[in-house]
Amino acid sequence: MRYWLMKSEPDEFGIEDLRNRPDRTEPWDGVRNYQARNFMRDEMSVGDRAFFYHSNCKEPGIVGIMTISRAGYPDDTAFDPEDKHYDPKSDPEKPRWYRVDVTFERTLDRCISLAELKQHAQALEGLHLLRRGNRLSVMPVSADHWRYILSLE
DNA sequence: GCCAACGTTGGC
DNA sequence: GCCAACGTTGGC
Repeated sequence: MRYWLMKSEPDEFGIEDLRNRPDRTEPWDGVRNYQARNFMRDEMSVGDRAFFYHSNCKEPGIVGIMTISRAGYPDDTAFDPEDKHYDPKSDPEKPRWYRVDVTFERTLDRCISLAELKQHAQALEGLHLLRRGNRLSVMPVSADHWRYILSLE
């Protein structure tokens, strides 16, 4: 079982949106970055857990926990010309982009903000989120970092 | 294969 | 809204 962190802009899709979905489950689609795709396509398994991170908002940070409820499968929003994340280079015969399904587990008691995480840079050394210029929206979190971050809650 | 131009991400 | 950092594109 592995741990992850996945970013979403709360104005687009936040933790409360996930909670309100049928079965509290939603495909994590629209990711158009190869490194993030590879994690979803190749390395995520059902039962893995992930931090839900709110990005590009007033208080960026970790706000909840979700579980991976379906392993990597083609992201067919890439095939839809009407879709915001349409990619004409993704061929249904050979999909370029993948997604997983995620299921709401719980919200944290409070947002563990990016600013707070930065104050623990030493204990969280290597956490991708804290690396300079980080833009990756799906990233692994070590078991040690996972536990440490939850201990801040 | 290099690299400048461009578009996007995301914190502030 | 600004802008630094980054990934992608495309000319050569």
